[in-house]
Amino acid sequence: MKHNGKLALALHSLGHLALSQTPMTSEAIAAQNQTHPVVVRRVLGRLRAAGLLQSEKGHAGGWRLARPAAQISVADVYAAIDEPFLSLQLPKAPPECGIVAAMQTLVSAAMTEAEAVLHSHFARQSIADLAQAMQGHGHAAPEKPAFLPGDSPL
Amino acid sequence: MKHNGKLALALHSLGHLALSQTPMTSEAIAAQNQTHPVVVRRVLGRLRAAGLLQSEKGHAGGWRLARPAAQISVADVYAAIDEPFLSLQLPKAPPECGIVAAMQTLVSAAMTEAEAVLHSHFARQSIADLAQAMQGHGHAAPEKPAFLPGDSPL
DNA sequence: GTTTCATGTAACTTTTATAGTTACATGATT
DNA sequence: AATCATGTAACTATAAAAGTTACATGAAAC
Repeated sequence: MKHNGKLALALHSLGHLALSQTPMTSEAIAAQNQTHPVVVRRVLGRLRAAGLLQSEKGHAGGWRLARPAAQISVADVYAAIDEPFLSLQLPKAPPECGIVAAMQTLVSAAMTEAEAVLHSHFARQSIADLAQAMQGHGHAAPEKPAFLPGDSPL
Repeated sequence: MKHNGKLALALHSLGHLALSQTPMTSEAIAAQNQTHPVVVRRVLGRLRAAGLLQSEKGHAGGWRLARPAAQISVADVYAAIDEPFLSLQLPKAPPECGIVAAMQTLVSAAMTEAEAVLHSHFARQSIADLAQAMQGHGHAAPEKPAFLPGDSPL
């Protein structure tokens, strides 16, 4: 599967922007993410379109949060990226076949619910939470409790 | 995102195999799925390795279920395919950064739980359930099937 | 035993999605 | 005006999935 790094890039950038007093340039952000400034502009451009970020040209320009980090949830970012991250393909065989139709129903329902689970996880964490993980001690902060831990069979 | 059609191919094939009295060839299955016989062998080969299917060479050879369709769950098939269907990429940025570490924790937990939801959906449906969807209404009753003249009563 | 049928698999090609890059326009600050 | 930074289109590169070719293996039919 061809992986998709847009969410990771977006969250990492937002986390650093939350900690920065001044705007950050695409070039600085690209360096932190080991990628290219144009890629940064493409991804952050979606967040700007969603009202999460603002950008300025010229001297002292760059990117900054459009509202406080505590008021930007990871789910907001996930929605702003607006890409399907689940790669289960629905069949190309003719849906007149009852098997195909039944499969479509099943897979669609499962994917919808899986997306809902992702969303509910992401809705509980804000960019401020991610940024705090860096200021705290420089390492991973546990996720906010949302579900009972340890009951995932996968 | 690069879509992945292996699960759809596998489920559709198994559904028809559940209804067939005789083995089906890769060529016949490929025609039903509008794909190539070698692709069918690649995908069904994984199901054989997982003990869900058996294959025979030569005349009257082909594929058949290794056990009754009611005893093969969609989750069994999903597990046999054994591919990651969630394309959220964990960051390539150095994990010494606390933001990256926190993000990894969050995304991993969310993906794990999303996978669990898929699994629980798929565990509730068997291949027999899918096949029933065809016999119930759906499509042409067990008349002469499309793939071979004469002796293949599906 | 040879022909035919079908799977098994490696190797290659094609397709497509993501990421990376180049080039240039636009606007803001100095 | 010069510089800095974003905005975007167009192109290239990489990687994953599917499609295809080629050939080996084994089983049944003749």
